[in-house]
Amino acid sequence: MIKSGCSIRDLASYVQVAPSTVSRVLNSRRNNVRITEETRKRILDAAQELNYTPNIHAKRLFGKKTNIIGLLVPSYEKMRRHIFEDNHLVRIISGMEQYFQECKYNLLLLFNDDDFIKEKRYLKLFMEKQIDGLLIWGTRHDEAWARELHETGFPYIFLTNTPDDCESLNYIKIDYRQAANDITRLLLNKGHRHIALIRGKPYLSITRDQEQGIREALAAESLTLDENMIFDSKYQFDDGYAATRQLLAGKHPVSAIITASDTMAAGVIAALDKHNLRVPDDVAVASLDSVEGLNEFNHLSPVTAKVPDLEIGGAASRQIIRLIDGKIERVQDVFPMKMVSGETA
Amino acid sequence: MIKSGCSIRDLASYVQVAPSTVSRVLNSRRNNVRITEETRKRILDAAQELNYTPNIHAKRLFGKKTNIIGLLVPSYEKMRRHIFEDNHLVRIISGMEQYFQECKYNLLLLFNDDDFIKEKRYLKLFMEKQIDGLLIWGTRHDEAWARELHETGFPYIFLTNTPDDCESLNYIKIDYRQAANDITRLLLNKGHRHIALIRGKPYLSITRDQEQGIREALAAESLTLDENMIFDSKYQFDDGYAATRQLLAGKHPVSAIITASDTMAAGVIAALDKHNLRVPDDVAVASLDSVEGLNEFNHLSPVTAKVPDLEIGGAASRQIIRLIDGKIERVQDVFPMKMVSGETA
DNA sequence: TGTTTAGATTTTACCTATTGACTATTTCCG
DNA sequence: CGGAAATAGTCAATAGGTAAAATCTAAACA
Repeated sequence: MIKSGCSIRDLASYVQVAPSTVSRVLNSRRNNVRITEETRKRILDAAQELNYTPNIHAKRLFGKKTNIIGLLVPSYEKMRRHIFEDNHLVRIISGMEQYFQECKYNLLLLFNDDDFIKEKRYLKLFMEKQIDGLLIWGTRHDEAWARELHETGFPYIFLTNTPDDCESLNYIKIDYRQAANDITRLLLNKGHRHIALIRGKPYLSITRDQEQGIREALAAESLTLDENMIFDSKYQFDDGYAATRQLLAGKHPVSAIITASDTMAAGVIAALDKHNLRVPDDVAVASLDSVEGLNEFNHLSPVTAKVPDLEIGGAASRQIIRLIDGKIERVQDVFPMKMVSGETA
Repeated sequence: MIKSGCSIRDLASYVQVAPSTVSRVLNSRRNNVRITEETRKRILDAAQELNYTPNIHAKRLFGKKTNIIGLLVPSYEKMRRHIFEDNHLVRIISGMEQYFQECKYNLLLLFNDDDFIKEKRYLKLFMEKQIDGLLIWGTRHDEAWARELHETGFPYIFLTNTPDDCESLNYIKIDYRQAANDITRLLLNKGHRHIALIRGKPYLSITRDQEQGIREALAAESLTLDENMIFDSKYQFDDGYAATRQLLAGKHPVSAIITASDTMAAGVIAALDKHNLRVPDDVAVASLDSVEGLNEFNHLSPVTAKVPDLEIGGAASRQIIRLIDGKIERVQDVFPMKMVSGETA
């Protein structure tokens, strides 16, 4: 059993100085405060020797920062319905890791079940000064809550998806409209004219953005999206599978299928396979929302737009700390997606 | 800007009692301490009214628990090489979520870069009383470190993979040997006699356990594993792809391929596809380490052993808290994997 | 030599909640 | 009616740090 360090007073009496002197040696930057080089050295040496570790709670009690950032993610119940997002989450966290390590910040995972918002637990975390800032990812948030959070003055950033009206809020998001547009143009350039869409949940702004991007690209070629070839989904394999079988059973010709997730793209491919159709020769498959670094589907689908998760995580870590330090007061970043034309296999 | 609560003194003077009385009302269990029902009510009401939130750091300064559990995971550099594990991580965390929520515990993510162990930062966390316990997942740990951690007396549990010699350590692990054995027996029952193995990193105990399970199953039928049909890998798509092409180019007949990860199974399937071989009719494909809940591969591969991530997460959350509370002093759980015979499509 | 003054450190107050020891009041019982 | 016991609550010490103000020392100056 390792003994649990000593207090600043123990250290001080060991070196025969006042506790405050120790505190100043250990905390003030070099030239801010005047201390003889000799005293400084004696204290630092003794700190080493006695294995002194300042009690972090005492520090925080004095109103210091906690150096902890909260990351609010959907609770399992919601997560389960968005399994395709899991890899995004780990990637985003990976993107944050480096900078947080450098700045000695830690990440506290918070699960956004309904109670979190109802009971205003985020406010509690804030008031208890448990975290210095809040990053919000993948949760569905009503505007009222966003507004309330905003008005607390507490540093926060919405990541990837935002409440609908987010003009004055802090966010880092992705240009889904542009990505969908790019993907569609790419398919059009390859000669595809019969394009089906298996979209995500229609109430999400992401879904609307994507659809808009597709329609704009089609409109540029004087084409429109055939309403019979639009399917709703819950991002799951089976949704892609079922929609594709329905498509193939119908009378409309299909040359390309755009899906809202990789998981669905796999379902589409499985269904095409059942019909002995080859990808991408017979039917092209595209995913609007791929996880970077996962390359299974590169070998199968021609076009994917990858979410720049690492960059988003990196930006999030840097920006939240700048918010906390008061160096900026608004974060509104938009990242482009990464296009991959997938013909690597 | 919401005002940041009031102190116990503010509340006390508002109700005209001593701060200690407030503390007693708010903390002591009912019959432990004697306070008139009337005073109690006045204090509780005022606490509501003034929105009193006790300063958590002051509490902790007094030696209370932090109600924070550290979860040590590989840092990105290592993670990138084990991308297939990402979904495991999220699932494990999901499994922890519910119980931690119930017990009001939070999860602090810690990244195990080399410095973490070298600088003994875990010890610092412990001594600074920042976390009450430590869960360790997916990191490569030498025995010396494990032993040192163990001797601090600090509550910890190794999850899924453990140091080689872990007799006296705390762990929750998976019976990979049995799972590999089951999978092999299943393939044998289906008549497969020419089984190839694309295994993981040979220095991991997991890999050895899996191989042992396979060999035992084969031995029961008086068969052996053909050394020419064993391949090493880094769990990636390309490893599965390359190994399969090599297999098919060789002279040995192959009727089933066992891989160490789903990602590789996908690579195997892609390679088989190139050779116009169908799964599972022409060649069966099995994965020794699947992510539960991801069902893309169910439609493609006949047999998978799924890691019971949710259960492991759940057990981890329950056991670490029991360790912390001193209700138990050793955790050595072994979970069976879940066999899925995959013929669902 | 007496007075400033800069430099180095200490003193003291404070941050907020907890808890063991203590006081004051009331009740009970012989 | 006096003393013991129960009741209701307060006081003061404590936890481990920080920082403003105070003090002490020695060099610098007139």
